[in-house]
Amino acid sequence: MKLEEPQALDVFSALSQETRLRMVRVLVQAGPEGLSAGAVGEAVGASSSGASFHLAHLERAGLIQSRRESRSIIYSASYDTLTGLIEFLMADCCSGRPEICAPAIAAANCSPAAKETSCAC
Amino acid sequence: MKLEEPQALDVFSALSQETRLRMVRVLVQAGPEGLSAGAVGEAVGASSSGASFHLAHLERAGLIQSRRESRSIIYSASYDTLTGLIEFLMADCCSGRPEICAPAIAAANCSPAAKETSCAC
DNA sequence: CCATTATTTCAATGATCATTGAGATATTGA
DNA sequence: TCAATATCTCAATGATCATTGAAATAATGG
Repeated sequence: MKLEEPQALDVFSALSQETRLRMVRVLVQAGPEGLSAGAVGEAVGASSSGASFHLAHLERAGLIQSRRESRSIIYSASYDTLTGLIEFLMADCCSGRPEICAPAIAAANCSPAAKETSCAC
Repeated sequence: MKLEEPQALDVFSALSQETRLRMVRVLVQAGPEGLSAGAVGEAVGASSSGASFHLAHLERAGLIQSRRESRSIIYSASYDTLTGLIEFLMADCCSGRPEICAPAIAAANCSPAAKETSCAC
């Protein structure tokens, strides 16, 4: 997904708060199945109203999405937005000097386990 | 460079401000040679005191570095920190599900020009 | 339908941060 | 050294934001 400056600012702003940054990382690691609001709140040490406030903030910024499942609301990371954010920040970094940005690409994730699979590491 | 949560928060906070986000992107694109404080300020439309304030903020966060060259102070992007930030945010994203994070890696930059060179796109 | 679980909304409070303009500091060429 | 250029410092102002706890809403199982 292509981000413009205003949305990129919203996303960085959303990520610049301890509770929200933890939430995003927990959801990135949880994968597409996601976690309930309560589970996310507990994982990051937030009150229920605090968790709700920050999850709503992250969803407004486009970093996560929600779906209802019975009594729970399940949140999951929006990988598209994360991808778009990295693209926005590193735009034209390579141009002319690939040796500079190459480490950034390699670092973009890639756990040891992932390197052994189809991950483009 | 490996980032811990407190520094990652500082970095995201620094990037969540219009003038500073523009400054970082200008410096990412400028490459290691960097730009003078005045040139950066002009590129992003900031006053001289405003440019100084925001550049100092970015340097404190570890996103840029400075060196004096005659009358000017030259700022350049700290690619290490940018790499570390992406690593921190996407940590363990791949684990078990490389197909999810692969797009994020591919997106991590890679201009059309870069794809034709040694860039690991 | 009722009690329970899960989550959200709301308003008040305190804390943090960008902006502005004037002045201070640093460096150089003449 | 003097004048000009480049950048930084500082304090005051206004705006934005997280936190808190109580109450409201939603959905389910019995």
